[in-house]
Amino acid sequence: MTGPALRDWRSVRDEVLRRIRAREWAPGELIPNEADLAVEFGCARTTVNRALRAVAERGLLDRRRKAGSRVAVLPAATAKLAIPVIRKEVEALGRTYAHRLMERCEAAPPETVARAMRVPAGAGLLRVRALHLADGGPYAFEDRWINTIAVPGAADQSFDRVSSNEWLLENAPYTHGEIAFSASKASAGEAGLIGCARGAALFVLDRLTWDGAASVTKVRIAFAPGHRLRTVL
Amino acid sequence: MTGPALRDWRSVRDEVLRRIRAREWAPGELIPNEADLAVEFGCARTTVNRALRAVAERGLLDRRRKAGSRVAVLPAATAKLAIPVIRKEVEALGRTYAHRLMERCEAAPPETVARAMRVPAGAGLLRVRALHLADGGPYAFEDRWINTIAVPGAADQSFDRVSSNEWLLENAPYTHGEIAFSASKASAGEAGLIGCARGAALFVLDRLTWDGAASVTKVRIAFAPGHRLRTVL
DNA sequence: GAGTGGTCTAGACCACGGG
DNA sequence: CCGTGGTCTAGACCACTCG
Repeated sequence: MTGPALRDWRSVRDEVLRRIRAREWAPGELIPNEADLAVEFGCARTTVNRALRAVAERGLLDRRRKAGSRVAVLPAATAKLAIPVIRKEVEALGRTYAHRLMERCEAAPPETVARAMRVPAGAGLLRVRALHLADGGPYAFEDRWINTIAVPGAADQSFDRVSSNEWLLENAPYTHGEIAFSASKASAGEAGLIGCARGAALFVLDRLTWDGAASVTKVRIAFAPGHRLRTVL
Repeated sequence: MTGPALRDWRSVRDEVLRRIRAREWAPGELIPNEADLAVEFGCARTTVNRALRAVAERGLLDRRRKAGSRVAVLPAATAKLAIPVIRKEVEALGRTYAHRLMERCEAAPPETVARAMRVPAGAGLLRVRALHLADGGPYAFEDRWINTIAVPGAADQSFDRVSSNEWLLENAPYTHGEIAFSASKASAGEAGLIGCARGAALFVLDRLTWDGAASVTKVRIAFAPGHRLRTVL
């Protein structure tokens, strides 16, 4: 039963994954503890720990001190998303990027935006609306609010040459944030800008970022029809 | 300059994150190597390694042997998505789950599906279409193809009591897969099933999973209008 | 209380890849 | 070549939490 010693943590991980898939360790079942596995595999417990941690990160194992490690039942599929700056995204497709600033003004945000960003209702925020282009055609439309208190430098930026999307990433660090994806019908305005039919189904990304307790920026990016966000499992 | 010794890898990680955000280590710049940082922080190199690995996983550091670790320029935002079984997703919202099987038949898939799943053009696949309900109302519509060669047990399942979504996760292990998200207009049929207007913007998930070289299942899940996929940064 | 995972350490060897 | 990150080891202590 004990095969040749597994040399590295990836081998151990793969063997663990194999046992889970093969039902040698069934869903909901407790697996041997790290120390025992280390003996069986002929490696240090540290190595087993690293392997099991990796499997747990994929959601296939539930680990708890004292309780041990259990094979997950109905594990959620996990995928790691990487959301680059739009310019990079377009260039990665082998297309030429450009962007066009549509609007840049100081304004009081609607109440929903003020509440989400936790700024006073009458606060003056910077609003930027811009179109991102790929090979000269519309790629995505960005509608953004910037908290100029948290990002004072933004007030001096025209966002003409460098998009707000890119400028903020370089100049407005954030500690955490939230992202939501959804589908939305193109409004008349969006249809005109993006160059699609009114009512077309648009893939939309909403992002709100924070620097500690202060909101940095809130943006809605509507992609041209046909856009897909891909990832691997 | 050297503060109190940092005890654990999280402290080291946080200090590294702080220096990057504070521009003490500027984008594109080489940071000190692990051994030097270990001396500075007063901990073992292993601990520094663990911390830097975590930062690199967030995309904020590019690490290469011999070349060292560089602060990333324009780091892509990274988010970890967890996509549970639909029943769990609904129940997590505090709603009551149910599902209704609409169709279950053996059929030859369209050429695009056969090609994507890498099965012969005339192969008989199992097609399942089902509606997922939350509190009795439409939640999502699932249109699925199952490779009965890779998942022989599926032929005996009615998918009546347990949805194919859930049955496959329990009984058809996969090694890897692909997911894509997009937006799509509701067709007449989808509108009728989901109970929305024809042409409504639907959030769509497409997933294709593999067990080694054999495709397992290909599914398109169209969510009722208003659905949002959320995650944190 | 006691078993289990979480982590730290010091030292070592190795693989990669830049110069 | 040789510096850097990647990893393994053996041993140790700790934190959590179940019974």
